[in-house]
Formats: sequence, structure tokens, C-alpha cells
Amino acid sequence: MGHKNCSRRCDTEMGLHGMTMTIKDIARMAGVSVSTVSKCINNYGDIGEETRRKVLAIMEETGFKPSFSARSLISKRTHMIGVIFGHHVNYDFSHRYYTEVLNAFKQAIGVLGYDMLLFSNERFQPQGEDYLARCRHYKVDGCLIFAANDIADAIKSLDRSEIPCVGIDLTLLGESSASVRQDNTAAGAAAADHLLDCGHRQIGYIGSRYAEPVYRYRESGLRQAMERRSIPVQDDWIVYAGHQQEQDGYEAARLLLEWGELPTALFAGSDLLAFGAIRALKEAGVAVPERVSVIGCDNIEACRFIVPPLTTLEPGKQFIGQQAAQLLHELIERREKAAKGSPAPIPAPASSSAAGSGAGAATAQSRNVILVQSKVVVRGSVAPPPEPV
Amino acid sequence: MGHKNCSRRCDTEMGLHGMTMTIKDIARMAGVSVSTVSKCINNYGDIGEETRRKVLAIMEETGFKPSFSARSLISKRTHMIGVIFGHHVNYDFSHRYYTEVLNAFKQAIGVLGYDMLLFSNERFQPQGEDYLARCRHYKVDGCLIFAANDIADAIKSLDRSEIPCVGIDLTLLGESSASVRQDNTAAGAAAADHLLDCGHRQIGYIGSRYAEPVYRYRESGLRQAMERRSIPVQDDWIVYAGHQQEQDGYEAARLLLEWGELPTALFAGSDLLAFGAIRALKEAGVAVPERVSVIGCDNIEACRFIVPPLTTLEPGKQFIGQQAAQLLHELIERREKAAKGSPAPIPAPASSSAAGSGAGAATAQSRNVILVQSKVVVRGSVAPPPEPV
DNA sequence: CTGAAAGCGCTTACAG
DNA sequence: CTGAAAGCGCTTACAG
Repeated sequence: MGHKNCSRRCDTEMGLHGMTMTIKDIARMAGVSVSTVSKCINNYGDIGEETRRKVLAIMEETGFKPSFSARSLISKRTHMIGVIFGHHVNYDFSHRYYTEVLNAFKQAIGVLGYDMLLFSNERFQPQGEDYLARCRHYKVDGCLIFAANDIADAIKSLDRSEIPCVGIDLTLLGESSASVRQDNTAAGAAAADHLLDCGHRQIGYIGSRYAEPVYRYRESGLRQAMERRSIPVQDDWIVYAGHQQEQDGYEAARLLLEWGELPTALFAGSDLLAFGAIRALKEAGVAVPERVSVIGCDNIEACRFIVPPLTTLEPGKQFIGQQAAQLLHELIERREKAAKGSPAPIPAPASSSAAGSGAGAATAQSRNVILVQSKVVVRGSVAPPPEPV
Repeated sequence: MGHKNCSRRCDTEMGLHGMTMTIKDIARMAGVSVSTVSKCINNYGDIGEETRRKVLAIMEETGFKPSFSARSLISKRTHMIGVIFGHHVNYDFSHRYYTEVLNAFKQAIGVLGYDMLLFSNERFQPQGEDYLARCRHYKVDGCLIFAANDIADAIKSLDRSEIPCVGIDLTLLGESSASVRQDNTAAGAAAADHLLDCGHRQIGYIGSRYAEPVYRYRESGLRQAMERRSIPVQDDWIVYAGHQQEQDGYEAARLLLEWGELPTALFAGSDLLAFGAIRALKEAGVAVPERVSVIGCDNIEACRFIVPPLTTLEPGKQFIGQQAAQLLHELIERREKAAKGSPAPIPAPASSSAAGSGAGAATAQSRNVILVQSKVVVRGSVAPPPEPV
């Protein structure tokens, strides 16, 4: 009862404080002009110590925050980052990979002082997406773009614009764009090296015929690694699944099984494919990893729960998200400076920060692309080959 | 080459059009006043058909969109929904459950014409979160709040405010708040009923001692279902894991195994616990589902990949997200009308829309809470009990 | 049916 | 060091 009263009282107070307070109120309370308050908010140097302290104190007490709309209307900065999934507004972002990258990005970009705008509004230009228009409408400071199967025009114009953009697993070409991506070739090589280091010489690969070039790069990494050690690649052990689901991995492994002679180790282009392959092998009475070792790629959650737990490659999602945040921030700052400073300084490369140890060390790349390295996660699905080769 | 030139030309055009265009430009181009343009934009009725057509055409051509900041500065509406994960800005949102709910929400709220703002900025009031302040700063139309272990003050003041809020698996008490949640008791009952329908009479439960009340509700649902059929609950078959990871499920099942007599079926309070339990059972030579059936809860992705594939409960994530969007929209509209219409109409209950068949049918509940029902997903881990009871 | 004017809540030269 | 004034790009009574 008394409790209820209290909560009601609080409501009213909040109403008085939070709802209508403007810079004008603060000015009145502090006995100064609005200009002065504004300067305090924006850390202008030429304010008397006394005055500044008083104003700041009042802002603190009242919990005053300058209106976002008013502020960004004038300053042209919003400290908002537009987030785009694929080329379509409602492209699904429930893939764990994206989710984790986004999470790391959120954390890192938050520390840098930004909030994130997820475009979902379908009433904004119903006839065909145009992300550039959306970005300009909101005046986002920059944009994070996740890979889409086809990079539609929706993104092309944004990429070409003056708005800083960072693509994830997606190469952008604009002057103010950059990207962060998995080094799939290196991942393939790392998988192969792990297998080779375990003593395997007869290594197979399960890719996917499906649109994803990812699988081609991983295969090519595998080939390179084997070539480097002069181990021949047996092409009969390279099979392609129709799609990229567990069932496709199963069917691909069936092909291998029918073929007869099995390799001692199998690199599956993705964890899902690996799951299917393991199922097929076990069903056929082939022991994993005793007879055939299997290594996957992506490190999805389920790897830990299947039997045997899947050895796989962690693409460094954390690191990708962090790098993307860093890179985007740099692009934004660069643009900011260009706008204020000299008219048009020769655009310097955005970032060549490598660093980061272990899962996710980066390789600074040509122009504005950071390649992130995968790292082997050792679990139970890889063992030495059954007998000395 | 010619291509490059073209792209540069486009840039320039975009620059001319998109960058600086304002309502004033449109007015000039159409030969009318800015007021008139504004009225066209906002669908005012009293505009000549001729004029409207001309203005609209020009806006279409130029791709003009009124500035978000300017517009919301005055209209007090942003068509932005603030999204809050837990009580802490950087609470992790990579749990698949949340991710899927959020995805469904995104889709539904997008159709209703909103974009989403993910709060990540850590520089906004570094000393202690205050989501109400953030919401007011941005003037979001409403808020979506995901469950937090503790509903900190950060959210309390927002809940009490006039800003429409919808909580997911989280009860809010404010006048303009509502929530959508899994019916965990019903889920427990559904799991039990499925087992009972399969002929099981000896049913165990693995819960978690961990803070989550979720497990208590699920247990209580189980007990109710059994009581309804007058099947006695054997308390020795009810065990509690320390936490909620796979390993905890494993250890809980070990306890059961040591105890001696096994039930013929086991309901695990979560899929992860179920995975661990299955591992322990198989390790001990107990066949799943031949000797002991196992049913989980949550329907995470990995259920499909373990052996045997896990029969579990799908909490209706899609439906939860959709309902939340609908509910939030209604709350926003209601507030809008209240602001324009009569001073303070008696607040009507937000929504009592039940409907939706199968996974996720809703039960309209007391005041402003929608309870969403789970649905059994049949896979391979449940079979009839080994011998006639 | 149309437009001039005030104002939303801020920032930023510019005087003093 | 401080403040009056113009203006960011819109919307909304209010005249005509």
C-alpha cells in the first residue's frame, strides 16, 4: 500500500524531470544562457571553471540528456550505426555465426560510443530496398553489412556513397568502405595441416555444390597445404554435397562409402556436413575417429554435443566483430576529419592493425580488407590414422 | 573503364540528389510552398489533386525522404523501437532462443513500419544504466525488453514510465507495459502428457538448482499432469543439476544411475540437460530410447544432430516474437490516441488476441500478458516403455 | 485549397 | 569567458 503510493510519487517526479526538460530549463536553473549550457555539453574549452561545474552538476542531478533529434539535426552526427543483413530487410540473422559476430561488434562499438540501428521497417520504400536512402534518412554515422548471397543494388549505391561501410565476409569497393572476412583458404589449410600433423596422408574433402564460394576456398586451402608437403590429393576422395545441410553431408559420405576405399581422414567444409558424414560413417560401421578422423569447420554449438565431439575450426567470430567495430570507427573518424580539416586529403588506408593472438589473428590485406584467421578447436573426432602408412 | 566513368557519374548524381535535398528543394521544384509539400508527405486531406500528384511525382523521382531528425524533433514520433537485452547494455544476445524471437519480432514490427534500435553505447551514462533516459533521449516509440536474471532499476523506471514496453519472458507492471512469455508450466505438462501418452508411468525429471525459476515451473507442470491422471510421482526420480550446461545434465543422470532403479522415461528441463543425461545413460549401457526415453525442452538446433535425435518442446519462438510486435504496436497506438483524443480515457486491456494454431497458440491472460504454449517436436528419443507396466 | 510564420531543441559563428 | 541570434529541416495552427 505505502509501497504503491511511493511508486506513484516517483512517476510524477520522473514526469517532471525527464519528460519535458530541455537545455533551456538547465540554462534557467544554472542562471546562464543556453549557449553556455550547450558549450558545457560539448566540452568547449572556453568556459569558466565555476560555470562549467555548476551546469554539469545540474545536468547530473536532473539526469538531463540533450535531445537526440535536435542534436543530430544540426550536428549531422548521430552516433548510430546502421546494421544490414543481406540485401533484404528481413534477411534472417539467426545463424549463430552472424549472431556472435554481431554480438562482439555490439560490445566493441558500444565502448566506442555508438548505438545500433537494425533496419526492419518495410514501409520505407516498399518497392525495392535502397539502403543508401535509409542511411541518409537516419543520418547514421556508418554501416555494418553482413554478407548476402547476391549483393543487390540495394547495397551497391550505399557502398559507393560517402557513408563509411564495413562488410562482413563481403567485399565492398567504395572509397569509404572496408571489410573483414574469414580467410577461408587459410582455414582449409589449417584443417589440412592439423590432419597432416596427426599423421594422416589419405585425406578426403566434403564440399558443397551450393552457391557458397566458401567451400571452394576451403578446398583450395586444403590442396595448397597438401601440396606444400608434397602429399598427393586423391580426387576420388573429394566429394560435393548438393546443399549444406546435415543430410547433404550424409549423402556425400555415402558416396564415399560406396566408392570403396576410404581415406583415413575427412575434412568437411562445414560442421553440418561433418555431422552428416559422421552419421553415415557410423551407420556403415566405420569407427570415428579410430578408422576415419573427421574435422569440421565453423565451430557451431552442436559440435560439443555430438558423439564424438567434433574437432573443428573456429573462425574467430569475436575477433571479426571487434575488428569490424574498430575499422568502422576509423572510417567514421577519417571522414569526420576530412569534413573539418583540409578539403580532400588523399584517403589513407583505413587500418592495417593486425595483432590479436590465437583464434582470430588478422592479416592486414591489400586495400581495406582484414582477413581473419581460423584456429583449430581440438575435440574428439580426430585421432592418428589406424596403421602406419 | 567506361564502367568506371559511369560509376563516378552516378556518385555525383547521388551527391546532388541524396545529400542535400530538403523539403525546400522539393517545394521549389514543384512550385509550391514547403507547407504544401509537408502536407503531401503527411497525407493531409486538403490538398488539390493536381498539386499532390505533382509533388509526389517529384519526391518519387528524386528519391527524397524527409529528414528523420527534423521530423521526429517536431512530431515526437520516431517509429523506432528500443531493444534491451537484460538489464545490462552488453548482455549477450547470442542465445538462439532470443535470437529467433528477435528475428520474428523484427519481421513483424517491420511490417508495422518500425525500425529497431539496439542499445549498445557504453558512453551514455557510464555510471549505471538507465534505460528510461536512453529511451527519452532517442524518443523511441516503444521498447522490447528481453528477460534478465534480475530486473534491475535500469528497467524498473522505464517500466513505470509512460513509454510502451513489452517484456519477453519477463513480467512488467507499468500501466503502458505488457509481456509475452512461455507457459513453462504448460510446457512441463505437455512433456509429461507426451510421455504418458506413449505409455510411460515411471517418469523422472531433471531440473536445475540454478536461479532459473523456469525449471520449477516445468517441474510443477509435470507434477500436475501426472496428478491429473493419478500417476504417482516418485520423488527419487526427481533430481536437480547444479547449473544448466550439458555437463550438469550428465552429472544429474549419474545420480539417477547410482540410485539404482531407473524410470522408463525422463523429462529434462532443458535440451542441454537432456544431452548430458543421454550421454550418461549411454555411457552406462542404458539404451535410449529402448530402455529409457528422454524428452527435452527448448528445441535448440543441436537436437537434430545428436543420436538419437532429441524429442523436445518447441516454445513457439516465432509466435512469441510476432505477438510481442503486435502487442507493442497496440500499446503505442493506444498511447497515441490518448494523447490526441480525450485527455485520459480509461486504459483498455491491450490485447486479448489468442489464435495461432499449433506451435505457439496463445492463452490470453490476466492483465497484459500473453502466455504462449509449447508444442512437442517428435524425434527419436522417446519410445514406448520397455515392457508392459 | 495554399502559404507565411512560429517553433521543435539544439549548435555555432559572432559580438561583446 | 558569456550570450543574442540565426539556423538545422521539418510540422502545424492560422490566415487568406
